[in-house]
Amino acid sequence: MTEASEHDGATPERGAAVPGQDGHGGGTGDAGVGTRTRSGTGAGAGAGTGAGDGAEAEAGTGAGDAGAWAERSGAARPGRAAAPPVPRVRLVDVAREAGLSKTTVSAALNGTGRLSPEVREKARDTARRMGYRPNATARQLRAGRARLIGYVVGELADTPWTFLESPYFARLTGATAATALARGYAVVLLPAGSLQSEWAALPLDAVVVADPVADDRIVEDLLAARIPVFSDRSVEGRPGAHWVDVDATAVVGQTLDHFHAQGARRPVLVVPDSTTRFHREVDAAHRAWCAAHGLPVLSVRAAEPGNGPVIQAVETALGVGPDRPDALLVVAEASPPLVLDAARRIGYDVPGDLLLACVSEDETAVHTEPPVTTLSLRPDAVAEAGIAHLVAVLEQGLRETGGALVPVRLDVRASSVRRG
Amino acid sequence: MTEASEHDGATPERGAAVPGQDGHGGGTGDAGVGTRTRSGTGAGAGAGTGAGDGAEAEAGTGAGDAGAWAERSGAARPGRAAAPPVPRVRLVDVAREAGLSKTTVSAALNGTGRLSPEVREKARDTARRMGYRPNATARQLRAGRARLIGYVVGELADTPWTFLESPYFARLTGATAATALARGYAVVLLPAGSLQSEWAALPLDAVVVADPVADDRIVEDLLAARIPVFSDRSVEGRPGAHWVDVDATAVVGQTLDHFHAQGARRPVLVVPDSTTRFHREVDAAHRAWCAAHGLPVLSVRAAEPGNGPVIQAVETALGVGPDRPDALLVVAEASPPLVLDAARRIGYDVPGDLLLACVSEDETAVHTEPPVTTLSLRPDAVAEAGIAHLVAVLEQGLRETGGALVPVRLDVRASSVRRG
DNA sequence: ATGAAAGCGCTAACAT
DNA sequence: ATGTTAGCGCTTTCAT
Repeated sequence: MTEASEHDGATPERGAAVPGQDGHGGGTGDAGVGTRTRSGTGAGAGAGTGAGDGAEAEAGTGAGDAGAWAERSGAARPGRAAAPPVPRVRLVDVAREAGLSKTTVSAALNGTGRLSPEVREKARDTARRMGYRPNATARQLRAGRARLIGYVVGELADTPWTFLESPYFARLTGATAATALARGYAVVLLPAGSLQSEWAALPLDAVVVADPVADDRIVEDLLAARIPVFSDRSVEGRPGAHWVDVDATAVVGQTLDHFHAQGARRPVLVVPDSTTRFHREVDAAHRAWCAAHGLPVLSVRAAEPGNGPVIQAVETALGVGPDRPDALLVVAEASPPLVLDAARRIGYDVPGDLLLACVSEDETAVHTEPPVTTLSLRPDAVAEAGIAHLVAVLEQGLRETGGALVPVRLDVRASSVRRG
Repeated sequence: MTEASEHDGATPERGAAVPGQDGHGGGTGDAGVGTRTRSGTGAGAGAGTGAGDGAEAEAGTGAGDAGAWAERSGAARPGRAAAPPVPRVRLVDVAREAGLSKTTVSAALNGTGRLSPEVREKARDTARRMGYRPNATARQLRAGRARLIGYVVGELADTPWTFLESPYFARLTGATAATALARGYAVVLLPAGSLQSEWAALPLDAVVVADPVADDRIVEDLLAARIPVFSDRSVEGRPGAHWVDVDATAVVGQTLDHFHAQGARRPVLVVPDSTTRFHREVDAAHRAWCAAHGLPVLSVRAAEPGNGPVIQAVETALGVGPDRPDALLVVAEASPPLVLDAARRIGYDVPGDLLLACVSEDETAVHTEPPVTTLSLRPDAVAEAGIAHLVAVLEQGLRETGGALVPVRLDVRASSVRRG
């Protein structure tokens, strides 16, 4: 079967899509063009080529307007609401129009092969004039991968999209998408606790699983489907799974050391009741730190990560017993201004009789009075390290599942510095 | 070329991927299998089929474990770090293994065609046992579309990913992804102010453009590429562009009416200096409302949408002249607790001598003392209406570009209710 | 009821 | 230097 006859039978309309035809006569009769091409195959091809040559000079006027033909074509069919959508221009259409082969045009457009400058230019020009855009799916099929990565968080599976409302995940999500895109990968958003059915139809090269919870099946499902997984340290050792993580022990250590240096002897910890590795490690690190310093283990668990439950836990933490705490570390995404207000309502002066620090990426912390000390988990760094690793695995065939620990950053502000 | 010979030359390794082989002997010599299949073509195919039949009984134990073979296969090659990745199981592999044709297996798996129950079951069972997963890209190519939609916001193009940190966009993004996914479309995140180069390689069926700014090229570029655009009302009338929007006039009207009913006569507006349709309309509606009520037009523009600039604008707004305002409407994504604190620092009692309302999706508003009145722009409703429209356009070929106006919702809380 | 073959649009060996 | 051809993996007429 020749290229020319590909248009017969299966897709008789295609001839009408040849750009030169609309560009040629302008108002010479849209219906006439359609009729002509529908009847004679060879004639359609011939007319298209001829018209294209004529239109070439005209197209020279606007260099960058790849959409010129498309717009013209659309404008030529104003009232036709029920008309079938114009078929897209394919490589073969450009090739025929330019009087070249698919190979040549492909090489010209991709900058591959050895072509004479004139031919390359002719191919490119024709493609531009016709508004040709390569079919991404066909390229992907050919390439064997889609350069698409999934992004899913483990926490908050009962409210599958609220993770975006947490400053930490918002940042992590953005940074992941940004870094990936810079490497040529697009990110698709999946709901927390995604099921097979939600990603099975997607050509995912890999999936990033942020903070998986202890009992979710996501990681296993993905690995069973032989999709590389990039997650936190909890996946360490699983074949096909890779990790990057923050140093949870350092989170606790750095902050409590800082409190201690300021004279605090009764620091209290507020942490959500979560089964992510991070929260479990924070808890363990806290106990260890207190034991090592001979201080009481004061902590309150928030029922959930939201502002409401965390503020409530803060109130509980600050109200305990006759011996009130003298420092508060909130390891949960709560709004710093709200935490500060809560402490005040209970009667604390910050930092007078309570040092305050929050693990948070929320920029409101710098706008309170006093500004609130925060500990950043460096979502941008996590994303960068993760995507770098991902690219290495996908493109250099890296097999090692070793991961990386990203250091956290303590931003000391007035809320945790004893005055005087 | 027969099906059997497809494995020759091009992909000599494939024979080794037949599941039965790994399941068969366990430690009988992994290298031997590789060598065997690499040398003899006919032998490889034959061995694979035979081994598969043997493994069939074994696989009957676990019904739902689609990944059983995959895991077994991986476990069988523990030390081989440099081994080429195991090729994926294709439809033809399943067909050969089951002794059926591609057609039959495809029909069996998709529930199409008329097949005998036994054959259908056999095909399905074999596919499951082999861990077959259809190649999404091939399906997309066949189907002519990828069920993939892009999502990009217009605002904040200088910091292309911070939009996720705004509660409104976080919600809109999540709701868009959720609604789309429920309809079978996945959402890819694009940076604010995306260029052609960032989405050109993606098989996007459509793109959602949230709040385009006046001068950005995104919408034009997409339309020129004949990609359907779903955006706000600012794209009204453009062929190929569809819209859903919030009623910006109602935002101002409802809130100022509410203030007015509470006795406020000097309401002041804080709005960011942005060229989105929403902000421009808010500004216009404000002037109109003030004129209609014979009240002075008090407003302050924040340089940018962030917390810092908006709080600064609030301070300016509340400090103006000898006649202090008696109500404040913040139409910008600022943290309600911060706005409240700012008002207090300047010396206002809320709601005693200042009524306060914020256009915000930030849930911290309910946790302040007093809770802050908010006006929700209903991102969930916007997303739902938008995606519903998108699906209608993409799947029912809807051509009308008419859009929909989503009503806003005023949540009156103590911050805007005069006491007594 | 089942299978053979065409072809979605593209790229890359392999001619010429 | 340019063209011909064979697939990527799947679904779908159309025969049988």
